[in-house]
Amino acid sequence: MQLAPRRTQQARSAVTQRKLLDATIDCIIEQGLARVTTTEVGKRAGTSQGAIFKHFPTKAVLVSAAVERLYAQLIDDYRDAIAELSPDVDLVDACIDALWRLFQTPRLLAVYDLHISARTDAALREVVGPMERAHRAKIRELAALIFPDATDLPNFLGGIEIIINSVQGAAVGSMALREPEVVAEMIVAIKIVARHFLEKDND
Amino acid sequence: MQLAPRRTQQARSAVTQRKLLDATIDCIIEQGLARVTTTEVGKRAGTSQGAIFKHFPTKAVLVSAAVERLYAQLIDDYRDAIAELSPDVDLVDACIDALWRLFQTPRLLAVYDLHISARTDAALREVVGPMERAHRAKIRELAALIFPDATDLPNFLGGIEIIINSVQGAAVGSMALREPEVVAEMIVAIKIVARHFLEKDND
DNA sequence: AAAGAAAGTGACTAGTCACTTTCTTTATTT
DNA sequence: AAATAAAGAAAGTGACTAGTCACTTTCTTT
Repeated sequence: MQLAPRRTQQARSAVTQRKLLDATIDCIIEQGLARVTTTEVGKRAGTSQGAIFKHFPTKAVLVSAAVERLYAQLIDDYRDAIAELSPDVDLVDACIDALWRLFQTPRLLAVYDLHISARTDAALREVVGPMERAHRAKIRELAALIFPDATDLPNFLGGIEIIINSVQGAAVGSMALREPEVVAEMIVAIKIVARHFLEKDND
Repeated sequence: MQLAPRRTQQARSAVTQRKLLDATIDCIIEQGLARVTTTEVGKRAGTSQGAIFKHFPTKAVLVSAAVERLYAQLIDDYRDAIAELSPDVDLVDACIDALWRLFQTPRLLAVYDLHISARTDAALREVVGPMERAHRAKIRELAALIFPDATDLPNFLGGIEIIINSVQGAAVGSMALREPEVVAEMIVAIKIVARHFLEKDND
């Protein structure tokens, strides 16, 4: 009934691969890395399960490729988050709020899953390690870009690390236990800390 | 060859159950929750695989019980860590160092695994949630005990949360990516933050 | 247009897993 | 000491999973 779209093999292949990677990412986000199956990926991608192995020799390779794509998408998330920073509100407040929102997005929740799995999976660690290094570097770079005057303050880097890691730690903790009031208290305190390490005229 | 120890059924049962729980905890620590199998638990416990189901109706119940035991052991770890705090060194320094050491122990690394799994596993969340609530309460309680003068300082609770979560976040991050120098910088900064929120005579 | 290459399908395989059933050993009760 | 009950071992069972394979469909080359 539908006329054939007539694509090149290369395009056909690329589309399928992208569908498979997106399906894999969806699986990781929705069910966690441990419960990703080739059956489910094939179903979500709208291909046969066997087709996966035409493009990826093993499930591990598929997952690795999906992880790389996931990290690439994160960078886009940051660009969007920064674009939304309005210049007329308090910059520290806005950044911390944005950071907390960001670190709770499904994509980053999935990344924590990767970290945990990497602990007991050397092959995955080989993939996630470099990705994560670039990811952290990107965040630090953005911080330096947003707060250029602060970069030569003492403990600038240490301060950035506290902010990132406390938000990350809280996000991980919130998976099993929701305590919004406690998190809110922490956010208030983080803003104080941020002013301390990021603004020249701190208390 | 060996003379029968002649235990009561109750004692026999209790010993086996403890062996099964310890074996399960070992599995979680060494391989991660996702790769815990009844086969492996039986092997490590020195029982048959089928024997597990004499004591625990399902694998999920076994894991739940193991999780409760794991959290109980954590409390002991804290008691030990506090006992090691010598009174003649700087208290803030010692506490932060102890906290970082503690949050990298295999037992706590396993707990992060539980958090992550709880995200996509409602049944596990039911178990981990209350355990984690008690666990966090215990840490806060200890903080108040060690720094009694600080409890009525503004943002005491928020400050505690930053310290705990930044250490937790760094521990999770370190699973995929080891950056000891960066962590060291963060520890320095955390100590500054801690003095800010925990000591009356801060800058 | 014919021939070949690449992409995709769906059935199959070997292995693993949680859980069950059957049988044996060990403890308790009378 | 005999009878009964609980604990454990060992052998299953059926569901599921990663990867393979023979075959069809779609594109490319000649």
